[in-house]
Amino acid sequence: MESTILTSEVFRGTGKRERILRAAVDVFAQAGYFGSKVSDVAKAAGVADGTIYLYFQGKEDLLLSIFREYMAHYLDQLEKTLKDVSDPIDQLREAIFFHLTTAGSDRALAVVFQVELRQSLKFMSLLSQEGVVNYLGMLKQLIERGQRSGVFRRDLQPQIVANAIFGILDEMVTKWILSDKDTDLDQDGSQVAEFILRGLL
Amino acid sequence: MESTILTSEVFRGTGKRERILRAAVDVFAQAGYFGSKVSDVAKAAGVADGTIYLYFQGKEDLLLSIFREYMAHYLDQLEKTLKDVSDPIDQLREAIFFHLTTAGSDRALAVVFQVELRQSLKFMSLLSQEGVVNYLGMLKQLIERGQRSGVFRRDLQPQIVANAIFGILDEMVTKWILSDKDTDLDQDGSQVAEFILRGLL
Amino acid sequence: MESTILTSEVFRGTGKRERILRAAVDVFAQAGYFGSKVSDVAKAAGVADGTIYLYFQGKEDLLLSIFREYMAHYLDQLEKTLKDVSDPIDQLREAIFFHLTTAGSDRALAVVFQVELRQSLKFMSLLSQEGVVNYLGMLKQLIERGQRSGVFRRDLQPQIVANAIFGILDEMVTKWILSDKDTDLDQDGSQVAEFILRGLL
Amino acid sequence: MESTILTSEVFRGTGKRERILRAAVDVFAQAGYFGSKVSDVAKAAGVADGTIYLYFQGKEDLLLSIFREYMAHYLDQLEKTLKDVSDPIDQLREAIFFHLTTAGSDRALAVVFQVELRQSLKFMSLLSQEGVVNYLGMLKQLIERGQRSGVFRRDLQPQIVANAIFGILDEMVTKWILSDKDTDLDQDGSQVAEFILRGLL
DNA sequence: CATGAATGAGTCTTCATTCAT
DNA sequence: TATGAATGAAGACTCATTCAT
Repeated sequence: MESTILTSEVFRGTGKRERILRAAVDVFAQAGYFGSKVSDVAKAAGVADGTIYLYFQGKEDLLLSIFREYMAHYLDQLEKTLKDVSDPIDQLREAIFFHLTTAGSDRALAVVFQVELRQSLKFMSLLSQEGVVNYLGMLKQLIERGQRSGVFRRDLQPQIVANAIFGILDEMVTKWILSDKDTDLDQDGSQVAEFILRGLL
Repeated sequence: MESTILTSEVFRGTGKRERILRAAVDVFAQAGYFGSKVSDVAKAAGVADGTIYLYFQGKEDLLLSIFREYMAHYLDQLEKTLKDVSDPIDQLREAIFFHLTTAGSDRALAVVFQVELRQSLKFMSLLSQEGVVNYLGMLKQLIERGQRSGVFRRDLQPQIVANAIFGILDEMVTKWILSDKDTDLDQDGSQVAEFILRGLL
Repeated sequence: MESTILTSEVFRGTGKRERILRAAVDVFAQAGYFGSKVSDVAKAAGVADGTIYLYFQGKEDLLLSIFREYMAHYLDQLEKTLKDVSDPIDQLREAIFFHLTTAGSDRALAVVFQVELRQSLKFMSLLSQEGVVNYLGMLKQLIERGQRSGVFRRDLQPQIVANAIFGILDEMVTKWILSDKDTDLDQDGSQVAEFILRGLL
Repeated sequence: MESTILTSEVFRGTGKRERILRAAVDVFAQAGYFGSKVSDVAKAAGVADGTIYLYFQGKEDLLLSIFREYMAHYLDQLEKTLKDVSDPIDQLREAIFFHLTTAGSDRALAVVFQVELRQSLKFMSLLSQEGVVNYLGMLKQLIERGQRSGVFRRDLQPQIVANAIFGILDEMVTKWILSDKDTDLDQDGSQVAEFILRGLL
């Protein structure tokens, strides 16, 4: 999810909005949401402080927008990726790798998603309702399809399994972020995929 | 992990320290760490603002102390619980239920652990190093023992599996916190335990 | 002093200047000078923000211009009105009613004159020197004429009486503005005229 | 209304509240309400910025408090003054002189009352309801008493006359404030008293 | 040990004004 | 003339922390 991936696709307009949003990702990842000043974001984006308020409601909206827009893009890409795969097992593998690869390709963005976006109950429930729910929904459907086709065992609730998978991946990304090492997120991926599939088969 | 569990065991001194810490848990859970004022905690604890600084370094130390002291107590209890069990499978089941039950028995504390303690990179890595590492270590050892005794499959790295389990449980608790419903955290627990064990056996 | 009264008479040019000025009256009356944004005035006038600066120096000039131009127009009209009357007593009555009627016919403008134009010492002295002085001068002359002709008592300084009359009328208008009721400003007028004339006869 | 008049009488507590309020009078009179920074008031009062918020809700409350507390004190003093006088004519004279003398003895305070307190409709109506109404009420009663006792003519509504008198005095004070000269407010007073009484007798 | 009045650094946001088009 | 996107200075207010009592 390099910043270059989202250009005219995700953002329209001057490109200034895009620049601000990307700057916010970098600044928030670096100093934390509460540790960042709006003027820091402005400086990083190369615009005046006031300009930010032409594109966003305020500091909070900046964080929210990061989530909404990058999440929408992520789900979009994931959907496309899964379309080309038919076997539920392969699909699950793809989804797992897509999650880890995406996170692994943009550390700053991952930091914002893993850490900064989880500031408060109010905030988290908002996100939980808005975006993650779609992601979990996709995973759930994937599992249901696998169960219907008899590839996955049927005695587990798809929702719970989807949550579990998300929890595993989420934790992995968090771990990776917190480790200074350049651990390869993908490598552990195959192990985890194995572990998850074992539980489902 | 009722607040009554930790009385003289965990805290020494006047009992005032204890009262402050518990008040901090409630206040932080209610309004969020950044949304809470030190004076709010003081008021909830029934002490003067300044008194808090006699027991803690400052606001941040308050949050850190919550983590450290409740975490230590948790690990203590978990260790005792696992001592009476010998079968790795049963041990894992116990550990899973202990995690969920503990969280489920003190919502405010769970909120602080799941949400408020994850404010910033700096903060999280601190925690990651200080406490979770021990928890993950226990899980890892549990799995290693199971692998050595041949009960668990040996082609998965214990560390990764431990992380995965933690991720699943963590996600479950977060989900539970975000849901207003009085869902039973334990119920899903057995499904998840099943799922996890399938992956390991 | 309907807004229609001042059209091409008072303002020249596109008519855009006029529209802006009238919009400023309405907006300032509604939200107060400091509570209004230049962009609000622009929106109300149906022009772009920048356009305002083609006709006025800035926000303050807008307020000042309202005063200057409406005041000039007011004095003009008053003069014409008094020309047709010869008896000082009738003249004073006319002046009183003209003051009250004018204010009563354009509430927004009255608000601006009674409230918004009295923002600061600097501002008020400016006005005091520029326009009110003329108004007071007219009243003073009116009184002097009355004294000279023996209709009014001569032991009162015309200037002070003029000020007093202005004070009474000003206070009445302010009261009227502050009352939500649709009190008739004119009705009290005759009582006040009576009171004033008694003081002078 | 020297600042020394109101010490322990009007303000209780540390005296810090009093200092802040007096500083606010001076600062607002000097630079205008909108032209003054809260920190200016703090500096003038010799306290930290934050201290102001221990005694007042905010900047606006500062202005409101000036009005409320000085007004209450004024009415108090006026009442005492009038108690010793029985003749309505003398009472009115006393009231007039009290008004002018009080204003004349504290220019800064007068500026705040005449200029700064009349910032907006919202503000003025608040004042109108809260304090001036009492003042006008006192004047009205004074006039009613005079009418009942047959000293004042009865064909004028006391309320309107009270307003008129207030208007005259208010205008005089404003004029005085706007003139840099050291005009004697009292001197014009006798003329005005004469004018007013003529209207009433 | 305890208090709580006092401090003052820190920041989001607004909005009058400009100027390239 | 007209536009409106962009600017950036300015300030009220909060709140963690201190310290005299």
